[in-house]
Amino acid sequence: MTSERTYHHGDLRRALLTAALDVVAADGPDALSLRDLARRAGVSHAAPAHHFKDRAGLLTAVAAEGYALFADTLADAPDLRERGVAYVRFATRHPAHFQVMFRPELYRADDPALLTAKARATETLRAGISTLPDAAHGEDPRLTGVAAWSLAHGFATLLLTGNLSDALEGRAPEDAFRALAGLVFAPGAAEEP
Amino acid sequence: MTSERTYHHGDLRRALLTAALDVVAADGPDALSLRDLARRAGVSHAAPAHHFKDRAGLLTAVAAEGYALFADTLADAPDLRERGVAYVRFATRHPAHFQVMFRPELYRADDPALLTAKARATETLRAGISTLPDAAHGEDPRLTGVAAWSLAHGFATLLLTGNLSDALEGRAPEDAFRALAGLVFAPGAAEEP
DNA sequence: CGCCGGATCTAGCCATTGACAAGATACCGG
DNA sequence: CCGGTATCTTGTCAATGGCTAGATCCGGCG
Repeated sequence: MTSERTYHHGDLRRALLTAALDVVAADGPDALSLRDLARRAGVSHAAPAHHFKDRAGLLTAVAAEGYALFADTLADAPDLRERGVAYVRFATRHPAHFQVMFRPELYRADDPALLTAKARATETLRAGISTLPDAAHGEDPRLTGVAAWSLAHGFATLLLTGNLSDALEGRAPEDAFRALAGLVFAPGAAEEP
Repeated sequence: MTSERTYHHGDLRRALLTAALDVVAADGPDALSLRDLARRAGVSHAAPAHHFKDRAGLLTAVAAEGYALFADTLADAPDLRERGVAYVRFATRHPAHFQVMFRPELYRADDPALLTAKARATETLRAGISTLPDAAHGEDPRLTGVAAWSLAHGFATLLLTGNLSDALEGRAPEDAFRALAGLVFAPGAAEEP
């Protein structure tokens, strides 16, 4: 057991982060209260400050962890389409990370650790474009990148905000996105039997 | 002048809404404080409660107004592509409305007025799909709709979170999206001279 | 004209929160 | 064994949302 009841918690930082992820996944980042996290961890209301300085500090840590996880996840996908599917899957499996990552006003976007993780994720995303057959590149590959990113991000966002629940009709989001991506990026060619 | 300094404000409701839009556009919905709005309007800290009940009530009004405006804007666009452009334009011109609309945890999503406005917007969006040439419909037109929606929504969202600033290189967002949409939905055919 | 009821706004209060400061306690290296 | 530092606690303050009770204004009706 990691928390017996000593003066020192053992791994308060991790405990607070985990509790924060729970809260955010359940009720969104706005519902997150440092004092509530402290209560959950069984420490005093000022204990979190020592590890994260303030609310923004905690959320910076969440975002940084999210970007790192994100980069790992994306790197595992073979081609652009599966990378999009991984994007959507990440959003559904790690909704707390995802939500915080894309609300920069919540954290310190200039944090070094966060910037490194984010750069890695961005690079992975960019690399995915090159897996497209040359014909599918527009004149401007950068624009193609933005298109792919927008498609995946929009789908994930709409999904998390509950705007797709009726359109999907119980279908697994990832499968729906796979079909949708094929529809858009490889018209009439990439449908699997 | 609409506010001379009487006991009754004249149009406090509108004044509060307008002030709220300013704050949200500048610093996001989290920065919004009922007491601050009251101060801006020169009324007591409890005055807003009479018009909006509570914070969620005020944001419900913002979202409802947003969906109504949104439906009007989308209806003016001739085809699907321009409807997407209008989607992006709406996000840039009415960032406060847009942000609130797509954060349902901030307001009462079952509000009748809001539901009507939202239904109208959704219907307008759905109708846009039928302007596509038949060939572009996938087997499942509903999936095509989700694809179009995701593309526009993702682009708008990434834009507002500052994630596209470098990829666009000073280009006007609407133009960038127009090019991008042509690239995706009418491959090689719809490029304008 | 007078007055009454409802709409609008004010004043006061309480619990909760984030942030800060000062002090207590536990752990670690020498 | 001892001093220093990291970790945690206690106490405090201003700001906020939300509630209740009361003041003020407006319009209609006798």
